[in-house]
Amino acid sequence: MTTAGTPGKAARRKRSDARRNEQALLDAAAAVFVHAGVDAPVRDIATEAGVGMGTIYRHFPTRADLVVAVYRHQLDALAAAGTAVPQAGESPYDTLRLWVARFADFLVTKHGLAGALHSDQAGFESLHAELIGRLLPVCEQLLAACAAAGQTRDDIQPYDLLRGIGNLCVGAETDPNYNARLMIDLLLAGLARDRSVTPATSTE
Amino acid sequence: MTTAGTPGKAARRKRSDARRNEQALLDAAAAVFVHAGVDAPVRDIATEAGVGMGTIYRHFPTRADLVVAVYRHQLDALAAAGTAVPQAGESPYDTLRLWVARFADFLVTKHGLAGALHSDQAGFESLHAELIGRLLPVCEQLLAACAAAGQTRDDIQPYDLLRGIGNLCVGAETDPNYNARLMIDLLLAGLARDRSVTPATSTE
Amino acid sequence: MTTAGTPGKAARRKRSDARRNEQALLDAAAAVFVHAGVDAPVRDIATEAGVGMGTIYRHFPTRADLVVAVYRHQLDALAAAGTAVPQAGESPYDTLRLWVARFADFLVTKHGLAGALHSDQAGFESLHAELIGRLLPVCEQLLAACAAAGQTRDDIQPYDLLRGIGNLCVGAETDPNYNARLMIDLLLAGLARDRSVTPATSTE
Amino acid sequence: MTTAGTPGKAARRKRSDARRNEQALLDAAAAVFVHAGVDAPVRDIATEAGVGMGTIYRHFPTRADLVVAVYRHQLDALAAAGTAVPQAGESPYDTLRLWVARFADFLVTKHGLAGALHSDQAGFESLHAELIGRLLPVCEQLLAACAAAGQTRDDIQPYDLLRGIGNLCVGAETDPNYNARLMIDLLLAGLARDRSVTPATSTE
DNA sequence: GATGAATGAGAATTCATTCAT
DNA sequence: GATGAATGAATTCTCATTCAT
Repeated sequence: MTTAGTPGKAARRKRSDARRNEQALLDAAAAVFVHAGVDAPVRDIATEAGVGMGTIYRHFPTRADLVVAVYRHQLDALAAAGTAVPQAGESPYDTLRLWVARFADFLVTKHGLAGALHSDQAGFESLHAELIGRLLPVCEQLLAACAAAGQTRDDIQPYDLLRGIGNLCVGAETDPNYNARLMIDLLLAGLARDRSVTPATSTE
Repeated sequence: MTTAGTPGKAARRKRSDARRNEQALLDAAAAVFVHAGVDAPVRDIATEAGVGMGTIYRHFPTRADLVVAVYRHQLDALAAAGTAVPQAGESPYDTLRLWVARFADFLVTKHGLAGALHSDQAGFESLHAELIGRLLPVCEQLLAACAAAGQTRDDIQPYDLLRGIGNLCVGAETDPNYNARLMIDLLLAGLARDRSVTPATSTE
Repeated sequence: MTTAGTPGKAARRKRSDARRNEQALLDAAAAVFVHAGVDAPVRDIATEAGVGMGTIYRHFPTRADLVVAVYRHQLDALAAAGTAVPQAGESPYDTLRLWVARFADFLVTKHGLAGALHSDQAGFESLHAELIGRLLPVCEQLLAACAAAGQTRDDIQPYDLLRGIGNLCVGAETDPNYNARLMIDLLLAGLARDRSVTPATSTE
Repeated sequence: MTTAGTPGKAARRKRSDARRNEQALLDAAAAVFVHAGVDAPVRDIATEAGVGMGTIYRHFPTRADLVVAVYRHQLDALAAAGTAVPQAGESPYDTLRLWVARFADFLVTKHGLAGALHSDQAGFESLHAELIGRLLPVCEQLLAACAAAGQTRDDIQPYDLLRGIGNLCVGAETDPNYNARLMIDLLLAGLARDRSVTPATSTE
């Protein structure tokens, strides 16, 4: 299947081919992750993408690389959302709440991501690191603003908050009896200095 | 450990041997669970206990049986603690807080238990069920008392609370940067109707 | 449970105890063989008999010993039946047919016996040998009488016949679509020198 | 066996490699089946073929798939032989006899096939089904022709005959004292309506 | 003698990862 | 670069058999 006769054209096309392939891979992986979780068999992903397994390994040497890549776009969007200029009349606490809700949405809709993130299975550290690296600064900034405005306690580490929220999302999609968002509301309410700032919580 | 000096009791020895072995198994399993999580290879547990693999299967036909057995004592104690008569001058909310702290201690000291509990891996349902079956009534009662005393919101499901607390414990032992107990404090604070009831939180 | 105080009585009783035990074992094994075939787990037989597994091994060092023992009585009866004085007016061929029918009954009613007999699984040789040792002389005699009377071919080895009949019984109990006795009829009809001797065959 | 001299065909090589491997697997399986029966350990077959165990599972997801594959060619040939136009001057009974002889050859040369076929071990149903599915129609047709020509009894089920013949082959290869073909002759002779049609039987 | 707990070899099966083509 | 066949370690589970009590 190697078109050995036209090396010039083939060489130039390779670049875009590879890129297209990579995107197909990401899409396929995302799709499989939904059904089978982030630790789905590599072969399944390859099959879904219609490529060989070797191709996956070429593009993503470790599974974590793939997972990270799959979610990088959304991670970027999430980070951007946290640093955007808040709506007029939005308090820092409101902003924090809104961002946390987005964060929770992100985790909950990725079947098994929250779990994988917090498992100590080898290969997920870099995923964890990536996620923290991207989101911690955002969380920190939002939290600092709240504290500066006197709306929240000022003795909470952003990392704790991020991880706590993340943890609360574990099983949110799987267990129909568990209302993760309500628990997040509780956590955020507990974070507030003044009870009056917390709105009526969603009871789903 | 062989009590070679008392041959007279030989007749009753076999039974006790088996029992001792079972205990050794439980201890070994607990130990291995710390290193490798509750889904450690059966063989590792057998090796740690110094017995053959068949012995494990004899005592605990399924892995869940083993895990449940490992933690049943502590589960019993936990359930009992929640129904004990509170100290004089202890408010319902105080009682809830104390019990939750014990619950958290239980989960946190059992490496991987919290994670396994919330994974959807086959074979852990019964563990999950056992834990819920034992603790949910307790949690429900404590929560009802708090709500009746007007100290907490009355629209929170005991299951959500139990699961939320459980989730917050995930990774508490592994990740030195994560202060699960502080997050639990936040959650409980958010649960309180009146900020004044919440004591100064432990900062670990 | 050892009645250490009365050694004299115990010693005398042992003999009959052991014998009774052996019979219980045989009965239990026979019962289990019906459900689970002759290669049922040893433990199942022990449980059925209400004894420990060690007891089985004491009485029957190999599984074949047990199987042989289980069927020895019936084997004896079968051998005896073949050498009994025939009914008045019964031709040698009739006698052969009747005996073969008994033989088939024996095999067919012992779930899996026919199969085990002809498998080359280690441990069944002695069973095979026992069966052949007991039945071959009988078969030989019956066959010789037939041949002498000119009712059957005289070039057939008793062993072939015995084994052929045995083989035809494989699966007779399991497979409802297979009519082993009809095939045996065919085989015996083929053995006859004169078609007129063969009666109308049973179509079950 | 590496055709190192023809690099030009390298592009098409992979496919053929796999095919060659599959053939090696079939050969190896056939060889192992001879020694150890069709339920030989998977690993043994892999070792014999000089491949990893995974390779077997790739090609043949279940053991039955492998067994069926091993014998499909011969099964096909057998089925074809039964439906071929008979030689001139060959009576229907002759044709049946010839085909049965081929069938017996097939079973006898595949050590353990006959046994496995008639065992009720799980996983052999599909093998049994395959064989019956292929051969029953052929047998039925041959038998009907014989009956129509008045050469054989017309009250025999093809399935009984097929199974009976198959059973008679059990152990034919293993037991040097057992002359399965002679017993088959007897069975077929018994099937015949008229003794005169049966030729002098082979005494091996 | 009896017991049944313990043993551990053996078999099946799954997948991450490599590498010849 | 892509492919997917091959690999084989890892894991689970089952019993026949032994042996301390």
